[in-house]
Amino acid sequence: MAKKAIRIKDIAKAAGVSVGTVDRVLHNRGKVSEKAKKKVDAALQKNEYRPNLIARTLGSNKEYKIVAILPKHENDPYWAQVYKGILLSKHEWSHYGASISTYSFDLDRKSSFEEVSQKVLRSRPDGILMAPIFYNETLPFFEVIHKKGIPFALFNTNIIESKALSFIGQDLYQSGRVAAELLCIGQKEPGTFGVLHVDEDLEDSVHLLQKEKGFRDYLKEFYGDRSSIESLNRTSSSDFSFKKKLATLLNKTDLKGLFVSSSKGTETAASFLKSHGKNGIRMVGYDLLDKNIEYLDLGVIDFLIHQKPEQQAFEGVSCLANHLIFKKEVKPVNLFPLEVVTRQNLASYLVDQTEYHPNEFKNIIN
Amino acid sequence: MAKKAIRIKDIAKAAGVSVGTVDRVLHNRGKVSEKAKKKVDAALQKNEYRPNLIARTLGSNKEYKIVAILPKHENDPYWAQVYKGILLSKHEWSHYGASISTYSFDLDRKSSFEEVSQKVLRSRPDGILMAPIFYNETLPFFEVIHKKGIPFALFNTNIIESKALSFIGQDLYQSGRVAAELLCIGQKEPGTFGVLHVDEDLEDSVHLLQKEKGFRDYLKEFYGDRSSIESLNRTSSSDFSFKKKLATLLNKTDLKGLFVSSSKGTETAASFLKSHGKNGIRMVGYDLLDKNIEYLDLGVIDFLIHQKPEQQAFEGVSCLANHLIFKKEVKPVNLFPLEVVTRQNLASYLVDQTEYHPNEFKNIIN
DNA sequence: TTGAAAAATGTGTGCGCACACACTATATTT
DNA sequence: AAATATAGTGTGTGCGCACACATTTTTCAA
Repeated sequence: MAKKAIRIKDIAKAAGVSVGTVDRVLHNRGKVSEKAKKKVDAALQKNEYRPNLIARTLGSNKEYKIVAILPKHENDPYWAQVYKGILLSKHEWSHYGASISTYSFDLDRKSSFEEVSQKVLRSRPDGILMAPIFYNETLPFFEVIHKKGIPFALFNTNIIESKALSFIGQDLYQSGRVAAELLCIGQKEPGTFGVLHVDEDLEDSVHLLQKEKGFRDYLKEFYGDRSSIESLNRTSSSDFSFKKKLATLLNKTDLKGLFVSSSKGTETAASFLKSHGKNGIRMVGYDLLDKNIEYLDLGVIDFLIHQKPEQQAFEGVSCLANHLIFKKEVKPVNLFPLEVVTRQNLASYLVDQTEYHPNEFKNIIN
Repeated sequence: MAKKAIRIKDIAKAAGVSVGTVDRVLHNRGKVSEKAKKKVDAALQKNEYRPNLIARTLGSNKEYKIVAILPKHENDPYWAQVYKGILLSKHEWSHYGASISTYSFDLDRKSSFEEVSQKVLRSRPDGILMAPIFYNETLPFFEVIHKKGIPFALFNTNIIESKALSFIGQDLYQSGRVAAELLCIGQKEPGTFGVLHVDEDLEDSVHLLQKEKGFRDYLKEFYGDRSSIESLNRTSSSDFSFKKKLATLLNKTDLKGLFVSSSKGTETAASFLKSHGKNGIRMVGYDLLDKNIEYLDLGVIDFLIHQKPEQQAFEGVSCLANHLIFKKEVKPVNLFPLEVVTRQNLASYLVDQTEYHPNEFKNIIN
């Protein structure tokens, strides 16, 4: 009935050799004669051999050290979610030959990233997962680990020239387009739109610029040149000129909507709007942070684009683990859908999030 | 460094018994003295024993027969997606002791469901996955398999009184609310809204009624009694009165939006709208069927709520497999998020869909 | 108090694989 | 031709667990 799965033993019999030879062919290690290799390859082909990954991990009990490099997650709800994903994956993979450890750096101090990266190198990891927040600072680090042959995966932000094993995240340009689309629904008349970047060093933050680009492009397509866009950038929490500009923007009568480019910024902007009694303005932000959920419920925020930080981190670890342990070929790019959260579908996301269970076999080709 | 995972052997040593006794306690089979059980339980607790699921599947090489009961997927894009999920899961689990076979019935002929269910029983399955389309017809079947002790999982539609092992799907009431919300965005003035049910036997279709209920409730909350809702139900493709009523509805000047309750209906309604040149009316439908995607792109459809039929089916099989093979406790209800698809985030969903890779460890408690 | 039945516990094997090791056939050197 | 190197091959063990089976201990009736 259900044909049994083909084992190495079956291949050996079919090829008229021993399991040892098949093993050598499969992992091309040791010496194998041309003749034997051909026979084995033929048998593998013919029987469509697919290794039993479960038995594979049992057999070899290597320990792979995976390291995740993140911004500090204390007092930071976004990176706390990321960290939660890391913890989950730690739990998940602990049995199966992967140990995951986290190294944190300080978002305010670029030098701390370099310190941490040195520490990581000294720990001799087998794989590295990281969010390349500081574009300029991470590039040389990529060089080093690439030379050392340590596979690494990126999430959150993609850096194409990094030679990473895999990127896990979203299409940020398209994310900006989605934001613009959401602000335009049912608003045929053009007007002014605001883009807010909060507490980020814009020059070093490719990801935010990509979002803004997508946002602008969509508006242009939708309204032509008839709408104006004001981009504000808060450099620090004590940036008074930002506050003033924002207040001016909010008083414009033709203000159609606001787009905040980051999850933390969303919270900041929403609290500002609320305290200024400006609940009528449509607003799009990022992520299901507690505060953001609150403002969404209150009607201050209208849409949240869900970046799934927790899942990204989890997939990142899984990607490395699959590569190292199962020797699976992984997808070079793993794009998450751009999920739109509203007041009405919010609850369905929260259920899913708390009971989130990860996917061992994602990020794999075939 | 990384503390090794606790094995049964370790527990046995800690409790001062043999692995056999620990095994008996773990699976409560065979006889174990009170004293021994207490010692083992204490050791399990203290060492936080977690079985190595991988080794577990290797050890016992039982074959579990899982059966999926579905409407025929030929010439039906929705059920074709479901079937794709089944195939994926088949591939995924084939190595690990589960064989999945599909039995199809005819959506137009309720008696064919009963025929198929008889066939299924005769095949003596270890687990059953099904979409309870015909409410009244499935109830007695649930009775039978429940008595026989065959675990079964539902997807697509939940029937709470069914005593199913698990339900995989969405909150359909909330789904209707999301649809209404999407139609209301930026439309402060009340008007007329249409609800379209296409080609379904409404009396037997709890799922569609739940959606309509949610839809109506939201509109009431949003507009009070100032908006009117017209619910149309097409009973067959040759239902002319439906066409006439729909045409009348579309000509109403205060028509604000249309909500189609099923994925296939979405396609039908969209094609009707297009051929009548009514592109300006906001419309919400279901699922990423090829035709629906086309109409979304064209601007005829504005939003699709993604029911993830493929993933639902896959999770359904995984749920049963986890229950049978790994003896894991599975979640009684596994609600998917109500994902909103627009023109701008559509692409990000299509990527994810084609490369969809399933989650072995979802649907599990802890 | 003996002995069979029942209860409780221990032991051994195999799952499919990786990997170390032992072994054989052939080639190369002396 | 013997000694040695080396290419090529086969065998055996263990991973953590389930499960069948063997063994010991206890119970209780005759």
